[in-house]
Amino acid sequence: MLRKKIIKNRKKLTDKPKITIKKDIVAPLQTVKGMRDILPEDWRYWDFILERAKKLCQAYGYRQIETPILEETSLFSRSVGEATDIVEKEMYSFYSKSRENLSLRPEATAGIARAYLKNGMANWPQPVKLFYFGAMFRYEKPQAGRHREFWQIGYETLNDPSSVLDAQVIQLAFKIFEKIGLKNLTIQINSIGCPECRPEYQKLLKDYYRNKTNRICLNCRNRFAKNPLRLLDCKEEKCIQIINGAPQSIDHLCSECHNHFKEILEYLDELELPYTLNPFLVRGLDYYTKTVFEICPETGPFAGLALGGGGRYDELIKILGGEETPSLGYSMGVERTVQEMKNQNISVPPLFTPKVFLTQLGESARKKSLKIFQDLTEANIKTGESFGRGSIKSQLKVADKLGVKLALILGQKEAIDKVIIIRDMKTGMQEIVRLDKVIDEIKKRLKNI
RNA sequence: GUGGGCGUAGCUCAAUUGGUUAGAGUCCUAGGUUGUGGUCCUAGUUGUUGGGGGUUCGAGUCCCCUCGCUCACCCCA
Repeated sequence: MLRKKIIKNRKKLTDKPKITIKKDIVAPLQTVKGMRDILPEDWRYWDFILERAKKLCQAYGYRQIETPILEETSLFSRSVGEATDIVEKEMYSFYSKSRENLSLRPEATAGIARAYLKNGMANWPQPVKLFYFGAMFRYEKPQAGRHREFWQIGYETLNDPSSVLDAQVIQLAFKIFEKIGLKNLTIQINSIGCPECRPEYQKLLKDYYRNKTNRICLNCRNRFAKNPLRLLDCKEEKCIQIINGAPQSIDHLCSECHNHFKEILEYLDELELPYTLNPFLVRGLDYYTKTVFEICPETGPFAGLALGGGGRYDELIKILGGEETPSLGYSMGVERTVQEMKNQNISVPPLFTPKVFLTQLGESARKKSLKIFQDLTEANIKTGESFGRGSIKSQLKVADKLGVKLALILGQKEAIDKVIIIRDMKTGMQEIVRLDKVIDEIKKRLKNI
């Protein structure tokens, strides 16, 4: 039955070389909601960003790591926090065939913290500095700058409590955007304290809200009970008024957190980085302590939307069962950064721009052209081709579209005589050269153009 | 999860407001005498009008459901 089908399909293919999609044969052509193809045109941007980010990360001492996309669900619920939106409603969780409770990673830090413990990185020279690039998954409603599969570039500095590293992490984050060419960015920063001082502050906050619960939104009433820090994040008119009068975490830090934060700001001043103190920045991941920060455009369609964010998580590795390992990290959204580049009209070069195009006519010429193409490529000459085409006309058309400087023409006659025609695409001048001299000749000409 | 806008060819859009066989530009492919690109000319391919149901003699057009896209909220990168 199946075989018959295959033969039938094959027959169809030979009858009709044109590619058409029969909707009744090929089932789903749509991507899953919130997922999308990243096409070559966009990859120009991705490559541009990746290349620069990677170089900078390496220059700042970070080494690349890739952790699994799938982890045990409990890793995320324990580290990101049971009561966070991410864990509560945004994870792609399911049971495997052997009844393991697994989740697609909604963020990268938890996996890296796990990797730190699993691979005994505590025995490496400290701090351990790692960077990554990969897809994250969150089951959210897609909108501008937000997809269910989204890519992040990020880095983590594990096991160092010094404030100078907080500043360096921010410095690098800003530097990456700068190197990509983005302008008008600002850093929002806050400190949300540590287990020493935060409970006290939370108590103050709750005391402040206690007689106001009837004046806040439904969401906030929930937050009041479950996650009081997030009260500060609300954007509802009536809640904002209350937030403005609320006690602020930076006024109630313990002396250690206070000094830590003060030092960071001094470093940032020294670096002349544009930051704004935002006492209402709390971020939705429970593992953060002390420093939290975000980087956003000041103007344009993404004004106020974080292109990247991070902070310190001194307790995380302890929560996962390790020793006290004060750490911090940052991650940036690739899609958002690409979009912001477009918003700011930053153009990027095409990934591949051949300088030379090899055309061939006739069977024996075509046979030789594969080898010639290989020789050209090995000599680092960027070469285009369209071997599937027969006529010289259509091949030169392609050459023209690619914008090459020179076209090489190898016909039957040339193949026999062991020569090739070099055509200057601008002037139309042609010259016949010996095949064994062609590489030198091309190099010479490309230099002169 | 809640609310708004939108789904017609790969892309950008038409279709006299319910009336024959759904068109145009662009893109792509091939040709314009047998071996030479850009401009120009000619020809060709492409659609279950997102899907399903209903009203009607008749639906791309009206109604219902559904899916998707998109924007905002929530939250985050």
